[in-house]
Amino acid sequence: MAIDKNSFVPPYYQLAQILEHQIKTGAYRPGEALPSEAELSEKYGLSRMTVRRSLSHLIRAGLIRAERGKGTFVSRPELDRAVFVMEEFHKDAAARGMAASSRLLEARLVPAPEKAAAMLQVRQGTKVLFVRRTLLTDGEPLAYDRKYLRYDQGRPILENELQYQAFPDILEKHAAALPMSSKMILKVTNLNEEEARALRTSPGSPAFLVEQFLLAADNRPVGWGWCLYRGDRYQLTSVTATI
Amino acid sequence: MAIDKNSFVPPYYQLAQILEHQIKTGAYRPGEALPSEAELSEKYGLSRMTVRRSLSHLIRAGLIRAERGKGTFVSRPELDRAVFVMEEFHKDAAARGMAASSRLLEARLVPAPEKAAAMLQVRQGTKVLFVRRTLLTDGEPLAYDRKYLRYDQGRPILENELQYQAFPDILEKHAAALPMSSKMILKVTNLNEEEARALRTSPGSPAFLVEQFLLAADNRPVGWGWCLYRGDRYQLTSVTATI
DNA sequence: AAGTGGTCTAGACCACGAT
DNA sequence: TCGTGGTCTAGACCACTTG
Repeated sequence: MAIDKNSFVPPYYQLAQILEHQIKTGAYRPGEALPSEAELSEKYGLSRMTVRRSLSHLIRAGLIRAERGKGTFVSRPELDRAVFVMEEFHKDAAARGMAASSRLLEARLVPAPEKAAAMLQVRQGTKVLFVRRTLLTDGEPLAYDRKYLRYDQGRPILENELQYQAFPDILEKHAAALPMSSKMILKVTNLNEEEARALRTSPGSPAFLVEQFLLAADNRPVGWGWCLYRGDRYQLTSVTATI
Repeated sequence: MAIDKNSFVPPYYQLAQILEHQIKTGAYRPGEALPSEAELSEKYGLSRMTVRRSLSHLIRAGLIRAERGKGTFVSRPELDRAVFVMEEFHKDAAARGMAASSRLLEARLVPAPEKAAAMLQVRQGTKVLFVRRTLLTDGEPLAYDRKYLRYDQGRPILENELQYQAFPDILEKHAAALPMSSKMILKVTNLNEEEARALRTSPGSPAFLVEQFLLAADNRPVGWGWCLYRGDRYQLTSVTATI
């Protein structure tokens, strides 16, 4: 196996593929050392920097690990480790070839209830924006989303916006501070009466519960909410690291 | 802000931090272009390769994106996207400061039932290894795991091994083909009577269901199983991309 | 044609581990 | 001391976008 310098595939990527193949077919077994960077450089006629680039890819993919002063070793596959990616709703639906839409159920200023006030770090009773909506794929409810947002007074929200615009765009215009990052917690729950009605399914049926914390650039809380995904219509698939 | 070449923090990382800070504080806003690589190289007294290394980090973290011939631009934060990592059971428990243990309920050769035979691509009735066990943290059941594995005849399994050894080690010794990768599907369900008994909780209570497919190097199926995590004792937290 | 990012090189110095 | 990976440089050529 050699590097084809006339290929459209860059040499660093060719070498990464060669090594990946050799590892996957057992030419190098878990725990074993790969040839040193200098040896690979010599063998494949590439500069050490290019060899290192190939190795970086395999390291990021979790196939190998480098130890300074010792060498580069094949990792043991972590079979019981998995990475799940929850994509943004519209993007996810599009990827599955479904028509995504959302329905606004409620959007109004309310005095912050105790829990929301604590989460948003505002005094209880402070006016905050409360939004309820359902997310639908192919016209059928998939998720039921509820959020509290710190609200910038003086810029009224038009219902139209909430109905038709992407959520981030609305935040950009109306939130007190721009959310820059989001933290989520994934739990599981059984739907109560109200939630089941919103999702047009039966009470007690299992659902994913995604609690979301929206943070501003200074890490102060901007929004807090929770979104329920119907268990019979939603699942996550583990992603495989790619070289 | 400048690079301190005497610092223990390497220059490429210092520059990545500088740029990250500027982006997060709004010096460069979403959609805007960063200075070109040549300009950054000039401004910070670093070679272009080193500047590129800093930028690669920010690209991987999703903060910026590069467009050939055009420039490097600040990305819009993807607030509704999340990445959840399910760690290997023992590692996860250790990270949470809990004592992990597992209890073998059953491990025997059985004629493959229809579903398992299809999943393992063997003829129905072929002898396969069936394993049932519970995973416990601090002595309390957290998960209930059931697996079918293609079995290599002639190497008897000692119950001791299943009880006390890490699962991958057992596979390594006794499976027909070594699993090299794993694919998982994360669902949600309500526990039936048997499952609730195994998890010492009540039937109907919500749980995560993780279906697992173990694959050999040639991508042929080696194992298939499903693991239930008690909803009241397990949740996943989104991870943040780091530079 | 000029500017941008994408790739590659041949060398250098460093920190660390084994001997 | 020697071999290992970790970092950095100053240049080069390329493909692509824009004017």
